[in-house]
Amino acid sequence: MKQEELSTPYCDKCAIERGSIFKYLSAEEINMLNFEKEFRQFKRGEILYHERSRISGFYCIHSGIIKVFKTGLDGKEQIIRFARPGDIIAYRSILSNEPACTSAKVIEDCRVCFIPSEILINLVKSNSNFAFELLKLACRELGEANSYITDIAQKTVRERLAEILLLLINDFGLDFQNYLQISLTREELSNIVGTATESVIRLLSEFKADNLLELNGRKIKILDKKGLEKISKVFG
Amino acid sequence: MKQEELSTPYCDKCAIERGSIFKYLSAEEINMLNFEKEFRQFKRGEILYHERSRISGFYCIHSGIIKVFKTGLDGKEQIIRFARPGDIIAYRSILSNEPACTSAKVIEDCRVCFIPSEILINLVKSNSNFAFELLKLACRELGEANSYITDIAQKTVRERLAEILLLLINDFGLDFQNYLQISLTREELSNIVGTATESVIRLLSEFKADNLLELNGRKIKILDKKGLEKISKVFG
DNA sequence: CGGTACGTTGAGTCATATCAACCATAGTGG
DNA sequence: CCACTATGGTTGATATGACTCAACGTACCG
Repeated sequence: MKQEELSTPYCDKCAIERGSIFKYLSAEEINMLNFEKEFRQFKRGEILYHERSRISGFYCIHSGIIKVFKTGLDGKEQIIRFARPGDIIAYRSILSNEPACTSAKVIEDCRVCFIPSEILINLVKSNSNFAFELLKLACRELGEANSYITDIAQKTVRERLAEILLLLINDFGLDFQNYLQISLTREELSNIVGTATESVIRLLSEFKADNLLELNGRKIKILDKKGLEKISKVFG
Repeated sequence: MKQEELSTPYCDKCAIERGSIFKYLSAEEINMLNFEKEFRQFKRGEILYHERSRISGFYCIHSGIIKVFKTGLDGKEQIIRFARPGDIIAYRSILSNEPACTSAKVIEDCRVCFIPSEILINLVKSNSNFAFELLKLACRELGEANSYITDIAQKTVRERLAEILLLLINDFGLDFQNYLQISLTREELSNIVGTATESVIRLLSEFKADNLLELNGRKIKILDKKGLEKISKVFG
């Protein structure tokens, strides 16, 4: 790990490199952010914030992976989305002025910047380009949520698992050996798909038997992406 | 029906009476809206816009009810939400600059104002209070979508049907005889819950047998709201 | 070395989907 | 005016996907 990565990152660099939501801020605003923000580090398993709690700021992910989830009735998690470097989380609750409707937990050790609520509100009110970008972001997420609702309501677990694998490939990529670049427990996978852990295990075994993928513990090697697309029916 | 309701409604009146998204616009902006908008009427069954199409403006509902839905693989609709007087639809696609991710169809005859895309974009960029309101709206919808994802993934059809009935009661109310103030076909109900039409029919019969409600065709009379809450597990 | 968390497999059950038949209603056209 | 058709609603029989429960294996960790 490079030395510079261990110190507090500069927002301007972050914004440019990652094309984050901050890319339309003025130099002055970036400086203000740099001054106001607080750098924090979290290890796998740590919680950034809890459902139902009032949040005093939002997080911009600098490195690592975070899962954003809701807790169902019997305590089962439903993973809503993942946050990667460049993403922001918890902005929804701040803007709608509601308690958090999700919890956020670290999947891969991460370094984040915490930015107080007022800063966000002020930026939205003073910089219309920033507000517009945020609006676009929220609208894109809303579109994804709508698709997801339809999928869960209409597709089989088998189809959904294939689709989620494709989504993960798309979001996190494959390494040079075609291994999926995110490592999830079977339970976490089941909490994205919205099914029982055992079902995911069985279906993964089936996919393996059908030569769609290989399994080495949590590492998943993708052998036949087209096959997964066919199962998931993404291209109708 | 009163005479005034048949002519083009004035946005200022509309904004004040309904507390719509336009409530923070200046008099000047309201006038501009009044000038630029186009008044349209639709009858039950008519389509306002189709999934995948590019939209040239958004709609503000003046009267009537519209269902917003996605079409699944085998053509089955998934109803995402309903739009009532004061609500706006299609703003999502305009802001995220994507083709429509849903279709909109009339449930109850309606009168709407059509407002061109540029107007929305300009307002967002020029009026930060308006942008903030829109942002809040999108964030609230996003929160609802997240809840819905968790429900569909984790609750049984029975629980979901009870929950949807409560939601409809909440959104559309009951008349003086406790009849639900929105009339949906069994198929439409099933397209909200995300299940087969026959399942909805069977479950409604069960609810009737359990004295939770009465059925007269499409009219649903609510007898035991608490009972529905218990089934839906809304209060844990 | 025992404990804890995760992964796997099997067997049984149940909720829900599917398929099929039938009825009611209303609108249509000859 | 009546047969015709379409649409929506209902019920029954049957099939099955997915969940649950239970047992056991595996790996890592203090």
